[in-house]
Amino acid sequence: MEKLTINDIAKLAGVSTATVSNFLNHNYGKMSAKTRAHVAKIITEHNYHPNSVARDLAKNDNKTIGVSIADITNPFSATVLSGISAVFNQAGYRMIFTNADNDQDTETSNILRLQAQNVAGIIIDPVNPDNPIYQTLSNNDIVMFDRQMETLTFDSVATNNTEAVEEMTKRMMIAGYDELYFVSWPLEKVSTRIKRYQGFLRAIRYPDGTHLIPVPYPGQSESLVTFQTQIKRIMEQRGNKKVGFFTMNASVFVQLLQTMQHNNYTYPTDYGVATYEEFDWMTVMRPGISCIRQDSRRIGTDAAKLLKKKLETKEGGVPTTHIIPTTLIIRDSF
Amino acid sequence: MEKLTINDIAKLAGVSTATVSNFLNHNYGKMSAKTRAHVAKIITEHNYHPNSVARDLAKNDNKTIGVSIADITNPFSATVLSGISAVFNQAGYRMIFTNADNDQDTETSNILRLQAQNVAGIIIDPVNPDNPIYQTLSNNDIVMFDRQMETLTFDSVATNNTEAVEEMTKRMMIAGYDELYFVSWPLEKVSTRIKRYQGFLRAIRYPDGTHLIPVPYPGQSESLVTFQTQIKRIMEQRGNKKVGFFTMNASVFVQLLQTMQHNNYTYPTDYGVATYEEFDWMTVMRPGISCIRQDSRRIGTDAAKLLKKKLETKEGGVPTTHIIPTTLIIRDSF
DNA sequence: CTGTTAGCGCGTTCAC
DNA sequence: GTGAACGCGCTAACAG
Repeated sequence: MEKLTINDIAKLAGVSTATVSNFLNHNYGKMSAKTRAHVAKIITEHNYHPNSVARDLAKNDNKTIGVSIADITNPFSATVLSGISAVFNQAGYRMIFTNADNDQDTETSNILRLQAQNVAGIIIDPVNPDNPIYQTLSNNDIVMFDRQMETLTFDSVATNNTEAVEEMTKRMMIAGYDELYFVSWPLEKVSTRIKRYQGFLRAIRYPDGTHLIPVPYPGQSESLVTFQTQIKRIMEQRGNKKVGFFTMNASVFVQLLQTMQHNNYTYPTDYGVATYEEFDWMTVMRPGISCIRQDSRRIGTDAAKLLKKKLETKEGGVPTTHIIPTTLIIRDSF
Repeated sequence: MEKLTINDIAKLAGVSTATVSNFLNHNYGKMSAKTRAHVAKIITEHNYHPNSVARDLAKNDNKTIGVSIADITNPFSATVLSGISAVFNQAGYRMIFTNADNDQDTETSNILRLQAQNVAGIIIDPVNPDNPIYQTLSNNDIVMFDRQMETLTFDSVATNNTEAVEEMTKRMMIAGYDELYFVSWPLEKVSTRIKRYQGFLRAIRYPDGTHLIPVPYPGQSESLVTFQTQIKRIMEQRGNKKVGFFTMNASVFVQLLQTMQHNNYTYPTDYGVATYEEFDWMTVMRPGISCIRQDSRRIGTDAAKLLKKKLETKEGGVPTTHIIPTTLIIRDSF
């Protein structure tokens, strides 16, 4: 791109690089009004912008942060990213972006690369909180969001998963449902899923596992069949009971609805449904979808502010979880 | 983060930094098999990774590219980004990410910052192709996608907008619609919108503007009313005519449906509809939505490969547009 | 008020 | 196999 350096400008202006540097750093006391104006003119004329990487170098500073996203294709993550990016741009940090495509090995190599690129800190949207790479990291320069590790090792930003689901489940119970199911991607050790499931169990005390329906990730068609037959059986055997489903995110919600439609069941007549996450398109589904709205953008801004603060104060401290509240949106799907 | 440098490794291994460097660069001819093995051991033992920024510095190379996204919240852009990121990671480039939140001034400052950060090249998803900042850029190190400038100044990657819409519009005509409308965010000078609109006009020769319905961007509620009354009037005055709508993207589609539902009109009975873009959730809308599917990921990978090639051959050449084909998905919405 | 110059951090490279 | 100069673009202490 642009090749102009502080040296070129100094020559063009007929002054020393020191003067140019002083000008750039607003040390106007060190030059005459005349040279000041002249340097200003040359700089704007040639559209010169100092190289910020070199500046970091000279100042022995580091304004680069890394971001590792599990899957940028997920609209939730994209919105979080917009929040992160807003905060860091504002603060004059540059942001190196990596995406793991939901693959743990890719994530590992992304994080290694971020380290090799000498970033000051990393924000992580973990693919799998068990990834051993995390054990090599320190809470001094890491913030996670959405999913956390089982034992809290890093500061994290997340929504009030348990409480929100508990509340929504209670609403469904009040609405007269006899049998409720929690539909989710495999819980594995993903805290987000586990916490949402715990909220479900808190509201309605089923034995663990009896009312948990796993859905495979997109693309794994074998186990999809298992899911579909499970749903079909529940519906066929429901008799006079009112059955309802809570889906742990929008993608799972779409999966459930596809299966239901395939078997010609419609909500809220044949079954009730509610979901975590809200998106635009839910407003045009009829009947309206009851859902849990989360402020994804704020998850991003909060995570970014948190990391920025840690880096500036150089204090990691005890890892804590920062909770962003959610809103229950009740429509007509149960 | 990690503090190990080539110096530390050299000391730990009891060799010179030169030897370590040679090892890292696979110049094994310059050391004995014994030291080679020993250095290898030390490096893996301490999990050392050379600082890639310093390496670029020393080699006077530059493996940093910048990305300027108009609005990462748009699922289309996010998918494109995943493609870009896959290609560049693979190739050992790091990627500085910026997001303009659909604001031209933010975009301008983002691009300026990318330049100041001394990136080798930039991929741009333009907010407004008229942004004067573009005039300061050269085709040698820029690739755009989705939207292009009026006069082609940079290599661009886009879908076959005109042909796809033309084809879909024809299908609607064949289905017996008497009156068709093209619903779109304001055309302004955004090529994507203009080209889609041209495809519409090619299929059905209305005088320019008579069947073009602008929708405001999300958040601009004043002009939303204008849109809503316009739709209402068309529906009320349609008499026995079959009217149909083509929406230029998914967001506009949702807007249209909201308005229709508000007035108790349902497709395909009261009106027909089709849209550019396909998303997951369209598969659960009933009746099914006819739409134009584009391979967003590939737009990203192609744009990235293109830029990479330009940078490596140092040849900009004549700006051309690279077209990615689309697929028509016909369901039951018209 | 302005210029000179030694770093900054970390790898590369070449003469020995 | 090594030592040490060198490079990037900028900053800042100091000399003049």
